Amino acid sequence: MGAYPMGILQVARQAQVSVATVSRVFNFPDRVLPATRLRVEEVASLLGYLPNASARTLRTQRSRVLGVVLPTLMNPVFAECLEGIARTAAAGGYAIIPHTTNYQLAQEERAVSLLLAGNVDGVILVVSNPATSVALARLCEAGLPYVLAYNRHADHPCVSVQSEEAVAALVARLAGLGHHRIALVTGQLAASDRAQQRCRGFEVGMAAAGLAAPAVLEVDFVATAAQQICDTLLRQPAGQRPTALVCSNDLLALRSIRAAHLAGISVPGELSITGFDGIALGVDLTPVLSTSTQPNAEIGQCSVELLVQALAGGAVLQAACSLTLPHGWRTGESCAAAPVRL
Amino acid sequence: MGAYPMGILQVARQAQVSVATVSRVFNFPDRVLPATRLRVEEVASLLGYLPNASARTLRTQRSRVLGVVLPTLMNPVFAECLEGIARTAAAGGYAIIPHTTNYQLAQEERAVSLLLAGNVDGVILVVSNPATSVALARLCEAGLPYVLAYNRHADHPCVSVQSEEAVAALVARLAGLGHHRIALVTGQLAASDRAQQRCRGFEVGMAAAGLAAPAVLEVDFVATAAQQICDTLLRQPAGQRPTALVCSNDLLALRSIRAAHLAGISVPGELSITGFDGIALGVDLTPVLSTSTQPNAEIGQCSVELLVQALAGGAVLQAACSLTLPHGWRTGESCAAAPVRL
DNA sequence: GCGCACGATGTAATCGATTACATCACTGGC
DNA sequence: GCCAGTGATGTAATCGATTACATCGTGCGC
Repeated sequence: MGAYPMGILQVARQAQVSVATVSRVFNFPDRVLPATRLRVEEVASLLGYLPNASARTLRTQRSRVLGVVLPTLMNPVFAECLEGIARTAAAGGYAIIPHTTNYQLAQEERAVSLLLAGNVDGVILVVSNPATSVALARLCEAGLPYVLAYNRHADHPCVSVQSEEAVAALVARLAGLGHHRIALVTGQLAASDRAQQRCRGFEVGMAAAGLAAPAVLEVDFVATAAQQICDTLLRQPAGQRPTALVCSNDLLALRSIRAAHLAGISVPGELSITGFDGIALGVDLTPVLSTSTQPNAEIGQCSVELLVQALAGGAVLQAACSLTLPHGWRTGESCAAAPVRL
Repeated sequence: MGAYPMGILQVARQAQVSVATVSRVFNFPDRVLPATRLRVEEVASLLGYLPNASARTLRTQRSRVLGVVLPTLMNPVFAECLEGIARTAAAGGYAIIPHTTNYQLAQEERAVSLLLAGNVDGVILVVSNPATSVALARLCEAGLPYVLAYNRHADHPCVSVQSEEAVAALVARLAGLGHHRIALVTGQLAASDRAQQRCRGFEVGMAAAGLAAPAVLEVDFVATAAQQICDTLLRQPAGQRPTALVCSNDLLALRSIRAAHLAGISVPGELSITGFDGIALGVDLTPVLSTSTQPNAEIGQCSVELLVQALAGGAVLQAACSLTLPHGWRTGESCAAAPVRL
């Protein structure tokens, strides 16, 4: 298998045909006589020949590679999404090149630059905010097909869930359980359109339930949120502190549960806690996380499918192609009826 | 920026130099007159010129892309590792192409095939078992540089921790806490060399502590392990069931905690539970996971560094290049002294 | 003042595929 | 029997970079 100078030419020679025929065997098998095809295929597999991807890409101007830009893999939401992307891309004959941005705009731009220079056929990205993202603008300008995942914006093709509605519904559910004092725990609002949408959903939900001006706690995303939550929300007498926490994502919900534990407050007995994202791990926890679920892997899958379709069909991806996937609700153990004694 | 036919030729024309000079400006800036260089750089950035990666790869036979093969991103261990790989690769000017195998041998092979055909410069992989992996054999045969991550094998370059020793130490720690009846909870032993090493570490540790023939519970990896653990280990009277569970990984530890909860057994009061992996999430949980930690991101980082060094230096990667990173211990809340009443 | 070395730049071959176009052999219709 | 049409295959241009080698001045030593 010492494939020293292994190219289409070697196969052609060995099989006594021209390079064109070898190429056709691989690309249009039905345009070559069955006998010839068999001979070529035999020689090819014998020599361990694999068409050189770069040469093919150079000639055809299609790399069959998709770029992926997402904040981090330390949050299972994006790991799950990438898993979906990877699976679907592989099934469709595409490879992927992922870049993580760690929620930093500069890295978003860098990632897009690298992908632009890397001959990818299309890009799937999660940006901080589509309305202001420079990286996204560069991508548009370059004319490369792309799909936003999780982000929602009227002018771009997106695959996402209606976070706003989902959170509003979640608040209604809590209100239905008798909760009146409900607080929102969120990451930095400026850093993400998702956080903003979920916050809006919270406000809408609270207003609809006729509840008091909602408390919003914006925590540092990276730092130890648990302590902040504990200090700010839970160090109040039982009659004043919230009876339910709406957390903007599952990671924050975990930390909130921890905060409650540190404060000696029982979950869900004295305090209900809900998450958002539906990470798979949530069902293995104790208490099982009560959360508004998104189909994370499916979001990745649909993003790839959209992109691949567009690439195959030559159609341009527009905002009209956007997909809104259904969100769900996981009845866990971190959420219960409000304590009877106010 | 309508870069319709954007190539080195356009830049050369516009800057009134030859293509060779443009190429040199990008590859050997000091071999061209500063004045010329400036002019070319200006034109290039004005035209938004980016050298075509495929053409470069075709000519130089180096793609600056690394392949990555790992079981799944649904397990945070590998997500964290991939994060480390992605970060380090990007810093070193490399892109990565990840493939997930879902622990299936056929997919391992498929992934390697795809990477082989995809012109990657090297591969980082986590295989089920280096001793028997067909995928690994194909890779060796092809002569492509590679590094195994997590796996340990005398004949291959690996980046890993001494799992066996780590688990043995962990058992010693439990014994020191007064535990006598200790059981191992593991995934399918046949499916992974890591599981086997950890199991061996368990046996060694138990023997060293002079404890009874150890109970080993091998659970289905995918299915709901919690129920199995509950049924098998915890449905025994308090005087007979284990007082400590050594779980082969953190995900199993989570499920064991859940199992204990389902069985009405308190952790760590009646039952201590330890994990293995040190996933970042562990510290946000309640109880904080007591676990033997591996530097997951660093394992990824070192794998990339090893590979990149070898690629740069032209040196061949041998088993002798293997790196053993230090494991650690996280004192969490899921592990405590054995209950006094036997 | 001559020639040589050296540094900057240009010319053209090359990497390994795809594919438009040319060629060739056959078939069938008239 | 001839010619058009068809299908299999070959020839050679092409994608966009890198780079060995050629060229052209310039400055320096003697």
